Amino acid sequence: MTRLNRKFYERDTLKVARALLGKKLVRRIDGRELSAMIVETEAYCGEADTACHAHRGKTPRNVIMFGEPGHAYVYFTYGMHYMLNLVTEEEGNPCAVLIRAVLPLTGIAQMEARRKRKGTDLTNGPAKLCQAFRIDKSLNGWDLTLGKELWVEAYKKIPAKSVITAPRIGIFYAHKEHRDAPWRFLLAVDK
DNA sequence: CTCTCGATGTTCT
DNA sequence: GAACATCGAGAGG
Repeated sequence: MTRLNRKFYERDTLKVARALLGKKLVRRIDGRELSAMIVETEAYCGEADTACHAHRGKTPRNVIMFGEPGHAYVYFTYGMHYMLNLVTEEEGNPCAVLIRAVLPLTGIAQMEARRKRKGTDLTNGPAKLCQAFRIDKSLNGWDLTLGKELWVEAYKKIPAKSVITAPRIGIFYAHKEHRDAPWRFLLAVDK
């Protein structure tokens, strides 16, 4: 297992979002391991990006994004959902990559139990995967380079032609230039 | 299959 | 008060 180190995250956010496709997200709960391959991400690029939580400056909620890269930024929205982001770029530059969808690899029975669902609806959305992996506010700020509780490691190498780009989802409030920016990355899996 | 709508709590105006 | 990087149930075609 080659866990991703701090240098992997301390790069251009779009590059990190692209590079995360095909990587393995791993969660350890009470000694048991859940894992899944990352198949969809979105880049949120700092204070100049009107879709990014940090674009209006530092607040108690988004302070993690201003910190060291390689940490998890977990936040709560819509009154019932958590979202998982990975902080990128150098400290002080508030950028992150949202994990939108993953493909379950191991620990599927536990995910089904937690989601109370089976099949494709398990982890194909940002709030769904957080529920399946039991990711909540307690993991906000977690250091992903420790290799405990939650981390990301190398898994599959993805050829450039398997990567699809598209505009980001659910950010109608952002300026047009940011709304339309192709900063969403998907893996063409479709067997 | 598509579309609409309610849930629910934290943050920001 | 309003908005929110969403989800799932239910209605209709």
